[in-house]
Amino acid sequence: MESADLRVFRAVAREGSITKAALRLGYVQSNVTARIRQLEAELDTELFVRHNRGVTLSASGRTLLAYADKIVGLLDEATQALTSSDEPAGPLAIGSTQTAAAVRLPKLLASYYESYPNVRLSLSTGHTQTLLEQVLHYELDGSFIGCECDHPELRAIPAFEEELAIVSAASVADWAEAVTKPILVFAKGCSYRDVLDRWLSVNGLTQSVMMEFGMLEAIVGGVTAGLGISMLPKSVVRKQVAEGLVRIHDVPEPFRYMKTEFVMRKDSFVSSALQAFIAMLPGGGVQPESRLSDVEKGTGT
DNA sequence: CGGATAACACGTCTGGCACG
DNA sequence: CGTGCCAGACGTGTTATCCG
Repeated sequence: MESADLRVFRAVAREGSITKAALRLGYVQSNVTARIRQLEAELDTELFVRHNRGVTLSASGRTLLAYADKIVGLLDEATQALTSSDEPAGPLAIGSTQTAAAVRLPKLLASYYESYPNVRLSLSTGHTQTLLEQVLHYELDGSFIGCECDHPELRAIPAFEEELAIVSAASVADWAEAVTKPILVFAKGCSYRDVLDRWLSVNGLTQSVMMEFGMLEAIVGGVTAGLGISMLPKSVVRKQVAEGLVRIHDVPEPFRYMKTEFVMRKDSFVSSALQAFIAMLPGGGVQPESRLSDVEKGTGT
């Protein structure tokens, strides 16, 4: 079993299709088929269940995927550790919630890119749960998430604090009127939605009409058009408030403030690019218990 | 449409051998 | 003993085609 085989296997598992995985990897379908067949023969087990619309992981495949993620992640980390220099360079994959990406990150990323032009920075957005999974699977070097993280394998560094508010169309007088409207939310797994769910539950508003949206812009647009209300950071709708398009209604503690944290794997090598990124976080990414040890900085044993 | 298979091309690895 | 050359084996990739 070679690491290249595991990379091919992971791609097929993620895509759910040999053809799509081949396209993504830059191989032809037959080659990927052969690699998977070879892996299956070597392990004497079927890793995928074949059907006429692609493939799905078998139980054995799911077991192997967990190991493949770790093995490939460690190999990439080892490569990075050996090639990393003091001058930040190379790839840096960052994840973020849509709200942080829209409001907080543009300046930070621009400033980072200006300081370290040799770093190939990539930003992908998603919901907190998805982002956590991607960090755990070594797909992201780190990610901004909209909740306090206590996962044993992750280190969390406080990044920003957002003041949340109920956002409605400008014509809505107060929050009592606001909560009679449909509620526009992200899909489950979004931290803002979790706060909103708890807030609604505390206020006995469990029967509210929920409309799920995939994009922040769609929610803000829907609120502006009077379709419904939502719970969002004030910073996200600052412009719309100034233009008189929406009205914000304060929410009480403990729902009012939400921390955005930057999370990364505890056991991962911290490249110079990532180290520089952390240093650029508000407060320099340093908190009493989050200083990086020598080991984590890759300078220890 | 997506996966499997056969046939083939090409590059790399490996073992054997000769030579300095 | 180290080095260079060569032939065959092997691995990795392709195209073409078939099958469900």
